Amino acid sequence: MTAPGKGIVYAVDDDPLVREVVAKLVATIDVEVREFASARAFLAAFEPRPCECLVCDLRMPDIDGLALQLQLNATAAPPPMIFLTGFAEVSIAVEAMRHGAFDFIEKPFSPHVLLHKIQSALEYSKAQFAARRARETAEARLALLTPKERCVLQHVVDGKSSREISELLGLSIRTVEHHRDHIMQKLRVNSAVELVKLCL
Amino acid sequence: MTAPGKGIVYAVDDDPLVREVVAKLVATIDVEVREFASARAFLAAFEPRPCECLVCDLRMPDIDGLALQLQLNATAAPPPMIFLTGFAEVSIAVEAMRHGAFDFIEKPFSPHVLLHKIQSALEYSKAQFAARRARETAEARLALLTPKERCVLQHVVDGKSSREISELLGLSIRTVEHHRDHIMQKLRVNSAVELVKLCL
DNA sequence: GCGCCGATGGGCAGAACTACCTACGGAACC
DNA sequence: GGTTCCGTAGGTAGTTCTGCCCATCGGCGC
Repeated sequence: MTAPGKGIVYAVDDDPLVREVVAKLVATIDVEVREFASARAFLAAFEPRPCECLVCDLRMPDIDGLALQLQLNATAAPPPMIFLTGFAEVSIAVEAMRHGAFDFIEKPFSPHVLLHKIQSALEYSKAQFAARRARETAEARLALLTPKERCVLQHVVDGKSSREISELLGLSIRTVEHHRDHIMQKLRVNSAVELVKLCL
Repeated sequence: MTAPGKGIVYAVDDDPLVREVVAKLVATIDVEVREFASARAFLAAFEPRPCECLVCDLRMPDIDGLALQLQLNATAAPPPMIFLTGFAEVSIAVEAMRHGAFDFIEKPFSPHVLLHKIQSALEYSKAQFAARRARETAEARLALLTPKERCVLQHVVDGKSSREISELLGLSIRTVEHHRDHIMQKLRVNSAVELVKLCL
């Protein structure tokens, strides 16, 4: 098992020399490193964690960096990716950036620069993880609501009063207030203000 | 004068041929185009509008595309920028993307692709303009608040009740309620919920 | 000094919200 | 047929918010 707060760097590259350089570099800080010779091998082993990042070659046989990025983006918790590239191709870089690449670094790279980018990426990963977990609990609560409750909630978040909502939906004020009660209980909040914050 | 809803494309390139190609392309849609032979000339003429974008060469004498981007980013309303580049340099592209470049297009480019990107950029510009104006009016209202009112507002947005705020600040409930009144009048809102939405 | 404004405090009335309780009809499920 | 859930609706009580009135005090500018 990995220590709770410890970060992990995944070094994905078909070139063992590059992996080794990355591994030795990461070993200088208190962060674990795991090497993978292919995107496929990495995907088989990958599971989301609070503090992790990829250092990944853009050009690889079979699944390349861009394809790996797309596959990871389709998962619930894509980790930040730092791409290594020896081939200066603007269109690929722009494409990867558009798909949320954390950073790019051209080979040959400065160890100091890469280390700095890794640390930023791990910080980012932690923040993302926390944000994602908050969003997930919020969505789990939201899923408990019935359609009618969701409808009332929408109007509440829009800033409408119970009276206005009752008129809009053709209900009695009492009914709207009941829905509000249930919403607040299910969402575990104590006021309309907290409701709004939960719903962004 | 320019018609209200009409977009403007600024073609900034030291090569007159490129400018002409862009101009002819843009002329096929209902969008005005203005040509500039240098970033300096463009900067002298530029003023923010609701629906505009730049098509700009990355490599130019004097002020290059990246420097122009930085100067525009320092203004209140930077327009979306589409960079033209004949030199495939990853680091520059990544840098420009990081600074919010709207898109990149490699020379030689397909007219159809550029036109599509221009239209996206103009849409984006419109949305940005609307968002910016909303933010500006919100900030103008917020500026009317006294320090104490801002403090109370912060707690209200945090979801605290008047009673809780009065205890936290060592004030009477009445005073807190007065502050709330003034805040809502100055911000022209009718409920705490709208207050929260105004403050993000 | 005088006037204005911000911060503080209070009163009061009405609206709105929150938190409990009850109830009934319909649909879905076992 | 009984149970459970949802939507509907009402009651009551207490709290909170909103709006409009008032006053005092201290600072700042004219």
